Amino acid sequence: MSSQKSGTAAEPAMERRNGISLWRQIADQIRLAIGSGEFADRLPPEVVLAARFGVNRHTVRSAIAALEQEGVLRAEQGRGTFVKRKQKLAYPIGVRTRFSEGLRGQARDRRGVLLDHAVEASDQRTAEALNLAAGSQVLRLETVSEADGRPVSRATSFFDVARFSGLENHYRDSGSITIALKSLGILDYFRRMTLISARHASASDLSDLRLSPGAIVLVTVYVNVDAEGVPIQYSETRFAADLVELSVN
Amino acid sequence: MSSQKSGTAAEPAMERRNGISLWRQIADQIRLAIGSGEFADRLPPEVVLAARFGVNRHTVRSAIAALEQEGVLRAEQGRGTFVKRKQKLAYPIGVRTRFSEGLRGQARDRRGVLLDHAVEASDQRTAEALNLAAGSQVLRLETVSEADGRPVSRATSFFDVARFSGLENHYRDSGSITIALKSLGILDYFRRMTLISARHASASDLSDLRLSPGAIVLVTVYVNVDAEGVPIQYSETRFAADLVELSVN
DNA sequence: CAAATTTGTCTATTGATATATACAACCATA
DNA sequence: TATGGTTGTATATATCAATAGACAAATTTG
Repeated sequence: MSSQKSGTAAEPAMERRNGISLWRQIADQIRLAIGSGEFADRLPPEVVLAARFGVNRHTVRSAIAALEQEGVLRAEQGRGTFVKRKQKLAYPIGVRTRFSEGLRGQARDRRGVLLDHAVEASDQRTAEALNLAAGSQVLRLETVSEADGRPVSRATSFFDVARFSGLENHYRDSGSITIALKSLGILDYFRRMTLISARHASASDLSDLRLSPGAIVLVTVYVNVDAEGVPIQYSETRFAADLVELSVN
Repeated sequence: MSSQKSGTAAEPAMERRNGISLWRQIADQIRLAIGSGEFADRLPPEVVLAARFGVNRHTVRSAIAALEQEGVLRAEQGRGTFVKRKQKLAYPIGVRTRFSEGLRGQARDRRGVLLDHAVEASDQRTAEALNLAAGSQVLRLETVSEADGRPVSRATSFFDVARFSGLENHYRDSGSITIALKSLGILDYFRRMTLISARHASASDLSDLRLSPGAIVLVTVYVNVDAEGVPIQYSETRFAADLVELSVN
């Protein structure tokens, strides 16, 4: 997509005094360029990047330092700066969306970790989504899903506690919602609805997903239903946007 | 979703020295709070917000100034600060995704504006997506879609010029891809695939979508096919993420 | 009208960002 | 081993971001 740079001319032109520091804007640009295949395995020299973005070399260095911290780049004195991690994961969303299945072939290890759980009174939206009486008791799970040891998404999920009591233990053991539900008699389930939005990551998501401050998350809010069409799960999942893209087929 | 603040304690705690200025982080928080229904029609006084976010009143004022610029807030001396625009538009994505249909009932006027068009050699990805020989001539349309006069999305679309020569004129006249395609004999079409990601808006998208610097865009890359399943359109659309959420059913 | 509440403006100070310039350290290779 | 290319470090300066305190201007309320 998008137009190519012409000659030695500068990039889209970084914006100044708009609340985002230049080094962060440049870090985002570099991350983007890596994702799109340009900068396949190593970066151009710092002076070249500085010219391209129209900024001082030190500013580029700040950007590179941030991406090093983030685990995207590795700078070696005298040699150059190299790309450690490159491609985004494609996470398919559809009627039969499942985390582990979705990333099959893109990552070897795929598992979920239970951070926290609680039984509590549902708020209005949750009760509506699960088709329960307002204020009914629901089980809330706070989870992180990892691919090859790297956290890719952070979810908050609600279940009818009357039907799914003890789900948290099955999830903790298996690291999979699909398997945990199977243990409680749900052999199959389907996604009814997904809302997708994007925002800056909250402080807690930053730490759970090990992101650099200012990172973006893709947010999916969805309802899963059983074979009879009865809602069983209402969730919000935050994906690290620099690591994942969603695909709808 | 998510936990509530307790008493007078400060918010998620703004992060410092991470490339995002405090006033911008706070502006994002306020925008979020408006979207989630808190701050329904007016903001708490600046001193209260300053205490809540744990910053100086002037910093809050910078955030409010940015949101005023953006058209979200309106501050009135002596009275308070009021919300001008609140709800997000829900943009449905599915087999029969169409811009105007999707926003029916959410906005009165919905139309597309042609910014630019060109006939050029396709790059590899475009040729593959449209199932053309590499380097074939394609028609590129640069468009902005508006709802009630406000730009909500910015698209770059490619068509096989051999089949859709003159499409740009039909689009300019009608403001609709669906109608333009109909004029050229495509009575119906379907979406085959959609990829969704998120990133910071580019400088040009910022201006086309009238966004504040640092804003986020939701990006959809997709292929539309005709009734026989032949690809006809390959596009990338950038949605203003503070205005739109995508829904998948 | 007076008081309280709220946004708007001003001045001063501190720390983070960004620029400019110079040079050191390290690496590849001719 | 000498040279050129590259990252790392240092110093100085200017601008932006954030804090602090005080007061003006407009509006609402008693």
